[in-house]
Amino acid sequence: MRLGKGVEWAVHTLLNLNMAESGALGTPQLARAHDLPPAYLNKQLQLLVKAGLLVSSVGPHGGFSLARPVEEITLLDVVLAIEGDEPMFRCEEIRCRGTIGELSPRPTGPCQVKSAMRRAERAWHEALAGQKLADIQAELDEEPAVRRIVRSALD
Amino acid sequence: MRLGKGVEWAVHTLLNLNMAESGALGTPQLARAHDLPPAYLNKQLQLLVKAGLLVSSVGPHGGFSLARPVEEITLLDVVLAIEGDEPMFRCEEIRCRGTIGELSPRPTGPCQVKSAMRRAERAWHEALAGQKLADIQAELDEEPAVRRIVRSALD
DNA sequence: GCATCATTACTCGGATAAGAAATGTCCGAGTCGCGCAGG
DNA sequence: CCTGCGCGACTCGGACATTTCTTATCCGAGTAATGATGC
Repeated sequence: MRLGKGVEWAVHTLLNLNMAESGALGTPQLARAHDLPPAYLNKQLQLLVKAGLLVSSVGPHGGFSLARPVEEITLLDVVLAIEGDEPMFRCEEIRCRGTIGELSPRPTGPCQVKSAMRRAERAWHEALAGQKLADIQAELDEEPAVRRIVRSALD
Repeated sequence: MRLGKGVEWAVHTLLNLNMAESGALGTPQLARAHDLPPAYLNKQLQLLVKAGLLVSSVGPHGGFSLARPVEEITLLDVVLAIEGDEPMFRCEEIRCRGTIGELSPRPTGPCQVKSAMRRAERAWHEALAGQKLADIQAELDEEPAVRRIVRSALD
């Protein structure tokens, strides 16, 4: 049960795109910014495009740019874009199989174990949805040099 | 980012052990109860033993039994026992690498992205810790036949 | 000088490998219960 | 009949395959800028 490293890459890259002022940044620059494998980073960014967080443009001077301001992007958006929206607890309904499952009448209502795990998962989602990228950006800005540094490294 | 199926197996098996009244149940019976691969289920149960949720006894009439009542076992205990206690978001400190990392002075304080993800993870843990196995057992008991069925399938 | 066009370099995007982790299987060490022999 | 002992069967526990997923890489299709060319 671990998140792919694409999540970390995506968040930092989105923040970098927010701080940079050039219209669009290509995969090579974004990868060099944090020494990431360019082709694989590109794969993750494509997921962000598919999820509607980024827009991409091809050709020279092409690249990726934010589809909407960081005030409207939550950590949940990023996690779901990268990891997919399948629930992390997969209920295979084992309660309906084996000697117990065969003896039981067809159970009424959903599996209680599944429901309990879903509640916890919902708490996680809500905690993620409650944190926008703008909030993290604000924390970053408490160190005053970051924006300037990022721009000089990217533009 | 998905939990192993061992989590589902563990929760149902712990509940079965709670409902059964025989002193200890072996892997074969517990596996037949839900038609699970016995050897792999055994692997998961060993994790529960290592975490202190189960006690095991060898020899004939041996097997697994609860180490403490279900009122004192939370879903968090089970998840941590099966999945391990490493955090699901692995911060690799990419902010300190690449052109941005080299330009920046050594950053003060922890990574804000990591902190945000940790907050969400804590919410998940708290939601898991707030649900005891006894609570799920109580929901199961609303269908009155379950305990009798489980006993007749296991004992 | 200006518009048109072919070229070119650069981009994304998806198809293709390598590595790691989860899943599944097998066999050995140890132990408890049971049957048997002896007193 | 009672006690002690050897045997056997059953258990857990860890070492060994297989499948799935994550991670990483490569190459092609498409496009926009650019420079040359003709008017």
